[in-house]
Order: sequence, then structure tokens, then C-alpha cells
Amino acid sequence: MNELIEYIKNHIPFSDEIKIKLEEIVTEKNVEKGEIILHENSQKKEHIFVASGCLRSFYTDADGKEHTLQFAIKNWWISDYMTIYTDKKSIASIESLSHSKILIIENEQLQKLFKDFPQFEILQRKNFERRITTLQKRVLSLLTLSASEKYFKFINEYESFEKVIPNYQIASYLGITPESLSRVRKERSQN
Amino acid sequence: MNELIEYIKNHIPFSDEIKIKLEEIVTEKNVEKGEIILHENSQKKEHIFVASGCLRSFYTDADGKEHTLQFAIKNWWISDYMTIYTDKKSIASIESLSHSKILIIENEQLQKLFKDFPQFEILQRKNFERRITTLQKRVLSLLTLSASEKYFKFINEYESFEKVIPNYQIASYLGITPESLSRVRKERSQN
DNA sequence: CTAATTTCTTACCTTAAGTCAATTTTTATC
DNA sequence: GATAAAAATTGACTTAAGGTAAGAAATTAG
Repeated sequence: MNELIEYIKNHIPFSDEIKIKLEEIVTEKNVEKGEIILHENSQKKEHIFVASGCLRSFYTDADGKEHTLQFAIKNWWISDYMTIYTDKKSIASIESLSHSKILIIENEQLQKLFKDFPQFEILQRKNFERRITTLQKRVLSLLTLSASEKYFKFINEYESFEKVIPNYQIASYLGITPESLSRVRKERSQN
Repeated sequence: MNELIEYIKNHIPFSDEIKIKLEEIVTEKNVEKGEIILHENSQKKEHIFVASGCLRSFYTDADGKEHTLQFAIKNWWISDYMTIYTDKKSIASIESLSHSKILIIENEQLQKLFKDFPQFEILQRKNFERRITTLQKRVLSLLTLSASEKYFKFINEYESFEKVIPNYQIASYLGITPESLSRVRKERSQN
């Protein structure tokens, strides 16, 4: 909870009122490595804030292959946007990649929070803007870059991820096979 | 202008006050096929509403190859989000694919509008939500689908686009070559 | 500390999609 | 409606990345 408060204070004016409200609507949870937090097919509209550790959202295709949508570390939000903003069943799952501390807010509660404390709208808007530009950049990478370019861009941009996240999951984020990623990494170590 | 008003009325309560304000900040423009509305490298933070016709935003890579970011038809918004929400120079351009009528709003003006008429925030939020889920779906398509699957999904989803947009631009949206797209289309006509 | 499991690497082969170049078809222009 | 320009198609060839399978390395669990 303190991590979330810290995060909020860094963005908008904070008050005791807000604190009380937050304590009412936020669920704190410690999760183990490998634990699934949000299951595919659920209809839960939950926003997850990562207080510590690392999470991943992914989609499992018809062949059982997993495709990573997002990684999230401390101070990041992660959720299944398609489920929250449409009325369709979730096609994605969220799992923890390490022992993590997470804070969960129900979407309805969050919407109420926006009404009661309009300054949160600003936070939300900023998050949206960041998310849109991030997704846009990712589309562009997928459209224009080769396997090795995508990988080097990724480890460059998300250095801190490299140690926590298994390579086969990075591959599934970049849209390449683990074998290809391994070959790309070999090249690097030879040059 | 009427098209924008119509659009707004469909989403939030409208008033004469809003109308007056809009007339003050909105620039109406008729553009020709092939006309560039927003140039790469500009720093203009403009939101474009399509009243009629069809627009396209695209990125030109180092080899001069164009990669389509978005198409937009009547009642869609199109802009260069990366330029608007970061302080970097635009790496994308926006062009008109037909004779089009467009309405342009400066980002600063739009932000003021949000302050004066908070109901617009709702409109903005909905737009953001839609955009995020759309981008997310596109990432997923790029990660999981073959050239032909991407194409059939596209023409299925955006039927109305097929007639206006040249195939080589659809190819650049899907991340495949025009030649590959042509082969995919040939298969379809044979089965 | 050892066994079991998971992740990563490597070699060999296959394939989907890219490249290049020529031709046909469609669209725009005078 | 003829001519020019743009877009689409096609064929021959190349290539980047995928598939398979087996073994090595690293992690995790008992």
C-alpha cells in the first residue's frame, strides 16, 4: 500500500481522505512465482499495481502457444484492457514471474474514485497517453524490425527486465521463437 | 463542422456554449487526394477529425519504405500520438487518401476545452480506451497471425476500407510486402 | 547435495515471406 | 478515349526465421 501511495504522491496532490478511501478499495496480495492472478475467460475487471516483483500478461493461442502482451515491474500497472473496456470475456491471463506484492482495484471502484477525486483523472489520462505511445511504438517495431533488431531494442529499453524474465518469454513478447532468439544472442556474443 | 457536432452529440450533452467555443478553436479544411496534412519532423500537436473521406498516418523508415500506422474514415480521429504526448519531433506523416473534409484542433486548445467543459473528458477517455484495445488487438495480430490470416482479418473487420485504400498500403499496415499480399489474394480467388 | 524439471542452445532441414524484374491491369490526366 | 502514370500481379530465386529433435546448462525441489 505504501508503494502505491508513494506513486500517487509523485503525480498528484495527496490527502488523508484519499488514503482512507484507498484503504477501503485496494486489496493487497502477496503472490508466488508462477501464480496466476487473472485467469483467461474470467470476467473480472481488475487493475493491478505492482508494488514489488514482476508480472506478465499473456494470451494463449489455439495451439497452446503463449504470446506475451506486457511485462510489469514495480510502479507499473497491468491489467487486461480488452476485458475492462469491452464486455467480452478475457482472452488473456496474468501471472507472477517472481514473488511479488500487488495491489488490486476493481474497475468499478476505480471509476468511483475518479468521480470523488477528480485529480485521479489526470493520473489516469497520463497513464493512457503513455500506454498509447508505448503500444504505438511496439506496433512500429513489429512492422519494421528484424528478430535481432527487436531483441536489441528490447534489452536496451528494458535493461532491468533481462535478469528476471526467461528468454523464451522475451521471445514470445517479440514475436519470435526461443530458438531464433538463442541464435540472435549467440551472434551478439561472437561479435 | 456539423459532422463533429453530430458526433459529439452522440456521446455527451451538447450546448450552444460548446458550439461557440468549438467554432473558435476548430479549423475546417478541405484536402485533396495525396495531400500531406501533417509532415514528418513537424512539431505540430494537432488532433484531426475526419468529417468525410479517408486519411492515413504512416512512418517512413531509413530505406524510404512506408509503414502505415492508422487509417481513418468519417467520424474517426487521427493524429500522431507520439508527437502529441511526448516532446519529440514527429516521425510520422498524415496524408489524405481521397478528397476529404477534416477538422483540426490544436492540442493546447483541446486541453483547455477539457477544463472548460469537463464532459469532454469522458469523450476523451472513451477514445483512449478504444484506441488502447485496438492497438492491443493489433499487436496480438502481428504476434500470432500469418500474412493471409492478417489480411482476411483486416478486410473482415474494416470492410468499408477495402475499396478506398490501395492494396500496397494495406500491405504496409499488415507488415507484409505488396507482392505477398497479391499472392494471398490470388489464393482466395482460387478457393 | 542430488534428482528432477525447466530453460537454453545447437545442428539440420523446411517453409513462409521477401526481393527483383518484367508484365498486366487499373486509374488518372489531358 | 488515347496516353501516361500508378498499382497489382506473376515468376524465378533468395533468405530470414520456423520446426524438430537432442543434448547442455541452469534452476528448483526434495
